[in-house]
Amino acid sequence: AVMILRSRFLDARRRRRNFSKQASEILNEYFYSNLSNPYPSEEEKEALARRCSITVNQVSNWFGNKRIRYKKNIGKAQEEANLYAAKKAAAGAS
Amino acid sequence: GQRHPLAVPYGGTLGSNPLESWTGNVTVRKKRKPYSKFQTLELEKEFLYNAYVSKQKRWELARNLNLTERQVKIWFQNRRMKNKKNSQRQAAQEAAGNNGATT
DNA sequence: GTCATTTATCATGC
DNA sequence: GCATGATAAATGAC
Repeated sequence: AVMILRSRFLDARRRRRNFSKQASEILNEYFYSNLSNPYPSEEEKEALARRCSITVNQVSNWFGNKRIRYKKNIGKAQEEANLYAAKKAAAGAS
Repeated sequence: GQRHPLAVPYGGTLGSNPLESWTGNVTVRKKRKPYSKFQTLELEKEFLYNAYVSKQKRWELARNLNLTERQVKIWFQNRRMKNKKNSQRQAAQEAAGNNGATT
């Protein structure tokens, strides 16, 4: 019983909710636009956090997860990279 | 100044893309191994007593919990960071609660 | 010492 | 069933 209660309390903090589609779009746009150095400064993190309506910590978590998971997928599909590369090219071509 | 390891000594082309040199991680890192319930509980008890552990206490903990002194040291460092983050989180929630209120 | 990270693991969403 | 966000060990810069 004690175990269950304790884990429930920890789960409450750890409970995960997906970010909005719009927020993910903003974060991915920054990430793939800065593939050579996907390390936003503290100020950039705060700006991204405001635009995405999330906390700075969540921005840091997102980039941490994104970098490691992108690295592990190098050589694989990486459709997402091409998608945002094309989007960026289209935005600059017009 | 940058504090993350971007300037790691590596001359090869691991990611095959020089534009993404940050993907090159050469450092051999010990695999993360979660501590047991007993180990965590004992460390938490000592942390409750004080957030900074003496060298003597560190040695005892390491011996009793079958950890290295380095692991005990790092555990307390991470635990202090966790404490700070939780405090900041609480402060932010309180600030969000009484926003717009005129002092 | 702090602290931004890397990495594996955890817990959840769908 | 994996994708995804958050947390737990471990490293390195300063």
